[in-house]
Amino acid sequence: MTQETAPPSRLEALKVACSACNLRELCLPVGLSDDEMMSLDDMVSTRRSVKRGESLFHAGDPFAALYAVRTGFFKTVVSASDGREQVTGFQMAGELIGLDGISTDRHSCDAVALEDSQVCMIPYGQLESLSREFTLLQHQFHKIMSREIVRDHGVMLLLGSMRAEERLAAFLLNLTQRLQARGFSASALVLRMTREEIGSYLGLKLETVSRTFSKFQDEGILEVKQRDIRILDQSALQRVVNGSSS
Amino acid sequence: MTQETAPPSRLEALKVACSACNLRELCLPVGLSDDEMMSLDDMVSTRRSVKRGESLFHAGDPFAALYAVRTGFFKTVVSASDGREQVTGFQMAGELIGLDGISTDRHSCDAVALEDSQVCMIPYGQLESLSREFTLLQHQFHKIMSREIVRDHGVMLLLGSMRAEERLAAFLLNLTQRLQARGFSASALVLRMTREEIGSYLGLKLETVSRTFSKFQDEGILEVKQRDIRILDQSALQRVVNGSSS
DNA sequence: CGTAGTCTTGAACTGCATCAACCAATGTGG
DNA sequence: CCACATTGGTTGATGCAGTTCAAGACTACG
Repeated sequence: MTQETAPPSRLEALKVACSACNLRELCLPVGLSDDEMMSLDDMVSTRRSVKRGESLFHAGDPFAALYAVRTGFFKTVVSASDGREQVTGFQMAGELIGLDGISTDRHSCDAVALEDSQVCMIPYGQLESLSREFTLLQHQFHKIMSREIVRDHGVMLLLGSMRAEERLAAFLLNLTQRLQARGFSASALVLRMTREEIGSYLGLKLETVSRTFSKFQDEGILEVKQRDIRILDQSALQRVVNGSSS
Repeated sequence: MTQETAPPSRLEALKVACSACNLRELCLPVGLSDDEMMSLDDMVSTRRSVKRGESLFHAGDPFAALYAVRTGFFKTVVSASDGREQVTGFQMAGELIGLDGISTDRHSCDAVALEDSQVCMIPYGQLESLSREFTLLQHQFHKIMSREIVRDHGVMLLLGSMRAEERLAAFLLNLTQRLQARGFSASALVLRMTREEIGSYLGLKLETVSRTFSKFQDEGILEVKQRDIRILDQSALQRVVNGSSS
């Protein structure tokens, strides 16, 4: 079903300076010196546009680069041999995609744009050599990988021991937190993904996600209009996450 | 409940040469030259013993080093604020523990020995500087982190979309695979963890784990005697994993 | 040899899945 | 601009996989 090898996304040789990017404090360049930043600018010279629904890469593709989301929104999906799929994450501006590829030199998941998006290409070989030169860059890169591991462990906790309401509440709080770090409102958000994609990520069926949204709305915690969500009672959401049941 | 900060494990200044370790092809030193191996030997100079039930580190402890399992068996556990726990992994000889700590300079999980164990301490600062010097070591380290991310994504798939039997079958196949890579039998194994710990890892209750073991035994797939497991029909296990139901 | 930890098994319950119908929003071609 | 199709979302009714509660058995270890 996903057999086309060359995603029809445009490659742009435009200069994309990390040093001038407003995401630099959320992305790979955190805390770098001017000197280091200039070398980064040289390395991250390629931008790529990915239209909604298209893939940045597929599982099995050779791994050559990491991608930093510049604009837009992605999901990553792993598939079992029998076709079952699991959304393993949603990525927004400033977040890195493709770390899975390092282990076997091939990607192990699909990265799909949930809206028209742009990414900055970070050629992996160059990142390794540059991070041999710059201690801070090396350390920042390691932190990003480690953070992904910690995040994954949190998702395991969620999938392994939380109930539907707790999962959805945790998901919403996590989203708003990341959006807030990017200057968006803490209380209003537009979901970029379908109920089914949320369900896949949270280990629930789309009907359960929908019902839980409705329940939160009935309880006055949320206002839900399709993908427009308004959080009316953040602390109630927090209480739901902290096992209000058991 | 886990408040003691200094785990009562012995520190040993014994020389532990990676170059002479029979785990070197499974551990950090994969593929290093003699030169590089010698530098590793200098770095990994401390061994530590951890008795069964004791912790290598706790969540919240400052992060200073990674640990390579030399002998024995560990589990890593994350805890939610309300006390819920999730086993995020089981580590055996040659596997690295502590990667979670890099992201915030503090550990985010507990690492507990499931039997009397020994680990090699890898001071993290030294690992970073050494991997600036040796390309192969750097790449190997990155591969190990990436492999952990890929593994975690596999667990998410398991937790998010597999049924109890499929989870346990996948767990057993994964264990035997790793044991086989260490020269153990592919068909006989001794579980180092309780049903409850398996359940926590797989997002199931211990009773469900126990029942599923019994079911596999009734079906002639396994022979189960407490923690001694004999796999009678490996391909049947494989079939269970590949969604024999849906 | 007794006590605590672990494991097994049964019976009843429940949270979520499944199946299915319907509704709303968006897009398309005439 | 309207008829129609498509995709995504909501809601209800029913079923079941896995949980919960409970009792007993096995094992290990002082």
